[in-house]
Amino acid sequence: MNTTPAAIADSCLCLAVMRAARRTARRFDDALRPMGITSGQFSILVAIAASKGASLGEIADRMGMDRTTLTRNLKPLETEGVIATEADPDDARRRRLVLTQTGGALLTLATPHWQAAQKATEAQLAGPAAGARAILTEME
Amino acid sequence: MNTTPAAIADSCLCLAVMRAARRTARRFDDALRPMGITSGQFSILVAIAASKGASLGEIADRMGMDRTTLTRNLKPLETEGVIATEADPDDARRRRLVLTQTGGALLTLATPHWQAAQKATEAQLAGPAAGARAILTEME
DNA sequence: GCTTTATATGTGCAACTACACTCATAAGTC
DNA sequence: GACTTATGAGTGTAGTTGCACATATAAAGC
Repeated sequence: MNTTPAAIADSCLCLAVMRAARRTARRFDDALRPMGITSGQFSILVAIAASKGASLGEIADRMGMDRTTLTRNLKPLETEGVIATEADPDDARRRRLVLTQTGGALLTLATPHWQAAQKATEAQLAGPAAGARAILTEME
Repeated sequence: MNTTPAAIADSCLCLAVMRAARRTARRFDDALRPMGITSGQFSILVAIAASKGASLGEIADRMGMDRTTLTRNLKPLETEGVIATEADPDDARRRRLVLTQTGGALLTLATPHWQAAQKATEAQLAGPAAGARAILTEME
């Protein structure tokens, strides 16, 4: 394996995925800015809506995010009333996350903005976007 | 296009790339921890080494990173003497970034650690890693 | 040359990120 | 049931990220 700086810069998967992530996040942030939420907040809303009643740790895991990071990201969303937490009747340690009615409405309103960014990103991928997702999903 | 929350969670390229980026960064961070640098710092050293004399803005662009983020990330590296800035004789606005001798030595020592993380990440990709890189490179 | 515009960079601020540590509850062992 | 271990979550702290704004230099228009 060639380990000259130039070869590393060209081949490093960490740098490649970080660069792609930063650029993609900016695009989705721009698209969602009119709704007053970031791409990260939108992802949280989607993750919660897609898996009703999942615990904080499960959502964090699904997002590949540190659990404590999610804890803090939830705070403003909870304050604004778009998400809420429920006690788990079977396990007092768990916090089950749910979308409020307001949160559901916000998600519905934000979806077209997401869709625009999603389509733009897909359009830029030469191969099928499904292939890109498959690869990204493998990178865990 | 299906825009139910579950469908969005499954198809969203932003969420997918963010998740992959967080997980990959953690792996490279772990690998480089013995060297006392993060994956981001390693990437900066590589980018500077691979393009000698490039300006701050050029390096930031190459990394898909906000220019101001790079400015701040450079500060500790400069304090520790692994990178330095030179004046550009042709343009007084530009800061040309260079690796110091110490920085070059650090990069050499860190490279095997990077290589281990790189190989582990490549091994986990079912398809050829080159395909993953190509897709990530397209996501800009 | 002087004004206007463009470029390269730095700073204020606010939010995101995660490691180390702590606390509370559940599960397992005897 | 008491003790040990495992699990789910929150907080302290420190670093990362980037938008809005400000500054300095260069280039362009006249």
